[in-house]
Order: sequence, then C-alpha cells, then structure tokens
Amino acid sequence: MTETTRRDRKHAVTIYEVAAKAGVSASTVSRVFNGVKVSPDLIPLVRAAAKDLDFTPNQGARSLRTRTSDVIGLIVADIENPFFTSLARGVEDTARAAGYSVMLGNSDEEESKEREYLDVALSQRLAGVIIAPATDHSDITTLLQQNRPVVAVDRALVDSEVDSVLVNNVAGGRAATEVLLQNGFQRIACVVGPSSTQTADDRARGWYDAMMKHNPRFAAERYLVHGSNHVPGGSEAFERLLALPEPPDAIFVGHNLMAIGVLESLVESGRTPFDFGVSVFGDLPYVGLVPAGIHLISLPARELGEMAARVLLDRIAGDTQPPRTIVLGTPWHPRLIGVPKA
Amino acid sequence: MTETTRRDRKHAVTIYEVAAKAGVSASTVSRVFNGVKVSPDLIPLVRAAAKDLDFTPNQGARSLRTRTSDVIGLIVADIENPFFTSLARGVEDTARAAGYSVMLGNSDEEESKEREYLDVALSQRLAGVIIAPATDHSDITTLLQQNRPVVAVDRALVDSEVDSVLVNNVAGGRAATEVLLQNGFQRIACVVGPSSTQTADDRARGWYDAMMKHNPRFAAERYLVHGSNHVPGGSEAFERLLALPEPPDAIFVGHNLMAIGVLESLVESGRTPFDFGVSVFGDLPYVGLVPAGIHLISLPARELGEMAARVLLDRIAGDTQPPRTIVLGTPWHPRLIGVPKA
DNA sequence: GTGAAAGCGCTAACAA
DNA sequence: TTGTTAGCGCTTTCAC
Repeated sequence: MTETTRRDRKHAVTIYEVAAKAGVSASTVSRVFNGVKVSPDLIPLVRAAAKDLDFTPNQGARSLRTRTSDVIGLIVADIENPFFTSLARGVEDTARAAGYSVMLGNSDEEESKEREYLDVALSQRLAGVIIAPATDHSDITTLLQQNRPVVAVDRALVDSEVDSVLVNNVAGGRAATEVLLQNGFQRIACVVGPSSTQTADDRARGWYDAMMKHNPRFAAERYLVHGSNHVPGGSEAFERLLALPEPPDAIFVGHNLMAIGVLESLVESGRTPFDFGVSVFGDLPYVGLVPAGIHLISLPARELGEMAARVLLDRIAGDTQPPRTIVLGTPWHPRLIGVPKA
Repeated sequence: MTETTRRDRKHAVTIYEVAAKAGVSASTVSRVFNGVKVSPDLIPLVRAAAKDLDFTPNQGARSLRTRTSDVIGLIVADIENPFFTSLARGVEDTARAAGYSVMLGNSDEEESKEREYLDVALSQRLAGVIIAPATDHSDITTLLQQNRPVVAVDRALVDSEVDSVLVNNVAGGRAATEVLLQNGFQRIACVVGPSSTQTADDRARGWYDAMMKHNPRFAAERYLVHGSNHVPGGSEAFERLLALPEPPDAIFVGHNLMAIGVLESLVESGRTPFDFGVSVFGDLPYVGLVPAGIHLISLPARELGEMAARVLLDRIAGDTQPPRTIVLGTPWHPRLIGVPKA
C-alpha cells in the first residue's frame, strides 16, 4: 500500500500531482484517463497514484480544451407538473446512461425566464438542450449558430429547423371526443389550455373535427373553454360550462391539471363520470383515487423525454441528417378507469 | 448601426474578438462584464461589440480561472415523488434568484447512483451540493475536503458535520397519531417506509410514543408495518393490517405515496376515513380528489428546498459558522380534509 | 510509447 | 484607467 497523502487539502488535485506521484508526465496521466494507448505497466501506477490522491479530473478544464461538454440542458414549463416530471425523469435516465448530466430550468411559460435558461445553456457551453418551448417562436438561433443541438419536445418550434419529439394532439383530441360520442353523449364540451398555444389548439381542433363529423350543426363555439393550465383553471371551466343555458352532458379535457380541477368540481356537484361523461387527454396522477368511469388517453411523458434525449445525444455524437419530427403514441387508445359501481 | 458580422459561425465568440472589435484589450472586456471599474465611455463600446458578435462569456473558462462555479447540484431519491418535486422547485427558484443553476440527479435510493452523482459534482467542480441522502452514511467527505459545501435535506447525515434542513419527524408522527386518538380511535396502526431509514423510524417512534402514552398496554409491535416507499407499498400494508385477527380501527401513514396506496385500498374496501381513521404525515397530491375525513399534516417540501438552497448559498458566499441543523414546520397542525357528508 | 510545450477562454497581478 | 502577461487544468500535436 502506497503511503497516503490524503490529509485535508483545500484544493483539488491536478493531473500534475498525479503525474509526479506516479513518476510519469501529465500527458501520460491524461492518456490513462482517456483510454488512449499507454504501456500497460504504467496504467496501474497512474491509477494507484490517482486514487491515493483522490484525484477527480476537472471536467471544466477538459471542456475548455476539447470544446465539448457532458452536460445537457432541460427546460420545461414547470417541473411540478407531473407530465414534465415524468418527461424529465426520462431525459435524466437516458442521459445518465450515456454519461451525461442534466441541468434543469423551469420557464413557467414565461419567455423571459426561458431566455435566461437558454443563456445559461450558452454560457455553460452545454452539449445540447431539450426544450418544451414556452411559445412557438422561442428563439434558439444563437444555440444553433454555435452548433449546439436543440430538440423541441411536447411542442413544436415553427421558426427554427430542429428535431421535435411530439404527440399527435389533434388525433388525441379526436379520439378522446369520439369515445364519449360512442358512449352516447351528445353535447360534449372541450376544456383546454390557453388559446394560441399549439397543444391546446390542436386538441381543441381534434374535438371540433369529431363533433362536426358527428353533428355538423353542433354549436361548438359555445362549448369550447380555454383556461389556465392549472387545477383551478379546470374548475372554473367546469362551472362556466354548467352555467350555460343548455349545459353540456360531457366534457373532454385536454390537460392533466385542468382535468383534476374538472373532476374536483364534478364530484362536488354530486355528479359522476357515468351520468356526466368525462374524457381526458393527458395523465391523471394516482389514478386510483380518481372517480371511476373516466375515459383516459395517457400521454407517454416519460417516453417523450427518453426519445428527446436519444435524439439529442445522437446529434451531439455527430448525427447530421435533416431535422426530423418524431410523433409518439398514435394511434391513441382510450381506456376506461375504474369499474362501474354495479 | 454597426456593421454586422453575425453570419453563421461555427465557434463561440471570445473576449478577444470582442476586444478587437471594440478597439480595447481583452481585460477591459472582462472588466466590463464583471462590473469592475472602467472608464464610462468604453462600456457602451464594449457592449455594442459584444452584442454585435453574439458574445456569451464562457463560464467554463471563467470557472477554471476563478475556481468558482455558479452551478449547484441537487440529488434526490426520485424527482417523480411530488415531495422531491416541490423541494426541487424550491431549490431551483432560490438558486436562480441568486444567479445559480441547478444540476439534478436521481439516486433512486441507491448508494451507487448517489455516488455517481457526487462524483459528477466533484468533476464538474460544482459550487455546492444539496442532497437528500440515500442513507445516513452517504459519503460526502471528498466534497467537504475540497471545500465544497454540502447541505443535507430531509434526512440527516450522521457521519459528516454538515448543515441539515430537516423536519421533526418524531413530532410529526406523534401529532398525526394524537389527532386520531382525539377522534376516538383506539387501535391505531402505523405504516411507514423501510425500517432503518431515519425518517421512517422517527415517524414510527412518534406514533409509538403517542400510543404508549395513551395506552401503555397497546400491543404496538403488531400494528407497525414497514413497506416500500411507493403506492403499492401502502396498499400491501393496508391489506396486511386488515387481515390481522384484531384489525386496527385507524391508520397513521408516514409517507405520501404509501398514503395514496392505503387510501386506494381503503376506498376499495368500501370504508371511509370516518369509520376507519386515517392520518397522514406527508402531502397528498391534488387533495381535492382524496376521500374526505383524512387528517393531514403537510410537509413543507418547497420550503425545505428553499431553506436548503439559502443555507448552501450562504456557505458558498463564505459563511463559516459551525454546521447547523434547521428544523422546519414544528409545531405540527393536523388539518381535516374535506367535509363530513352530513 | 512518452514527454515537452502550446493553447482552450478567461481573470488577476502587475506595469505602464 | 488600461494593457500585458501569466496561468487556471486539461488535451494534443510534435519531437524524441
């Protein structure tokens, strides 16, 4: 056993100290740690010295020299939304498996915060960025100019040519509406996020198509409610719809948190999904506690994250094919939650 | 308007290019960007040149030189657990407000994964680390040796002298048990996470104390169930308890996800929290959908994250007072969820 | 196969 | 006040 110098030291060890201890040059230490060919007898020497000194290579210095980095950025609206949480987990696991780490940023749907995190990505020279854009027009050109790959996830980016990993929201809205029609509901309302957000509009579009196909004279505009992407947004939408002169007999909800709000209000109103139809495109956290009878189309959040990470890692590895759009989850299969109470 | 050289460039701009364009030295550019005193007329010149060239300072190079970094690490068991999600959000917001970014790692309660992320923190020379340790003995000595502050959150670290931000789990378990006793329940079972994890044991301890005080002859050992920290763990615990010769008439659950499992099984068994008492120490996501009558003691997850970040940032800023333990949330106040159905 | 030396982009003495 | 210079820790030609 080599003599130990592992006492409290206040600075990190460099390859030079390892080199000195192992009686080789810094280049050799570097080679050992990078798997470059080196006379086999030197390897254990270097490793022992490194271990003895608690040497940890300085990734920052390495990045400076190699102009690469093994950190990617992930920007989502809000990590507290279970959809993004799962997505993040998918990204993280995939990145980790490839030796990458993840820096996380919450944009809260605000372009300014998003911009801040994009700047962080730039100044940290991150290897790439996965972003669920706050808007269609989020500006990622600086990143692209500097050859840092970007993958848009969940929402597309219309101004830039980048890879996207999306779901077919129109088809999702349509499928979620059709299942209600098939169950005999007639006046089906639609509750989605703020208008002018792509995903909300697309899901509403799917609903609209399905309704028109079923009954071209349906007064759709009266039954479409855009609300804020949160639980209370769903409750408010529900109240508003129930206050209509001719209230709906069912609701399609195109957002996970809004669905919670809708369901809270529904239960409170004494109704059940059997007498007042509910379908959801999105995911319901802890589904076991939700009232039975809901038609649910699950969004593959985790898979979106995994795929986005995979695409990004490919780009980082040098993939230069033209940007592509990957659509996950279609065709959609609604499933009925819970069992009818006899 | 200055002439633009903003064409597609494949490398990032350096301080030297900005200096050249502005007709000053690199140091001056550096000074401008670091707020060091510079003749006022030079500032707009430099800023204009920088903007024109899309200059973004290379944080990596800066870190190498200054031996500082503006990134902190956050290691939690599982970002998909809403408790850690809120905690993470608290960390992130606090860090961001101070100009720091956050790197996230999921340990899945595995020491090896945790170790990996600690190594990442080391090799990235992160400014500091907030960790919800997988075990009491997670080894963070290397980090501390190199003067990188560490803050333990949610769970303490017995082997190392570090700041901790915790809650009083014993008191929480006690309060959650007492509220059931006050409501007339007698045989109160306890469901917590795996034994030998500090938080689970402490919460069980609080339950035990309360039960013994109320009825010293209570056969506690029969009514204590340790399960896995997940939804199914709660369901299994519930089934097991109900199968006892003399089943409990109430349950205290000391884990948010396990509580979901318990509640799922409870509802399925046709019971309600009014005939079978339930108290929870932890948080119930989307509380509106949970059956009424539960006694809930909320854990201040977000606040834990904020406080941990604040303590860490203080340390990074040079705070050298002895390590302290900050306890949040005590005294605990159970609240009753939902309204009795008349 | 190995080492010396230069340089990645930046900041901090030190000079001017 | 500003510029020159050296060096943070690493990788990578280029000689040996």
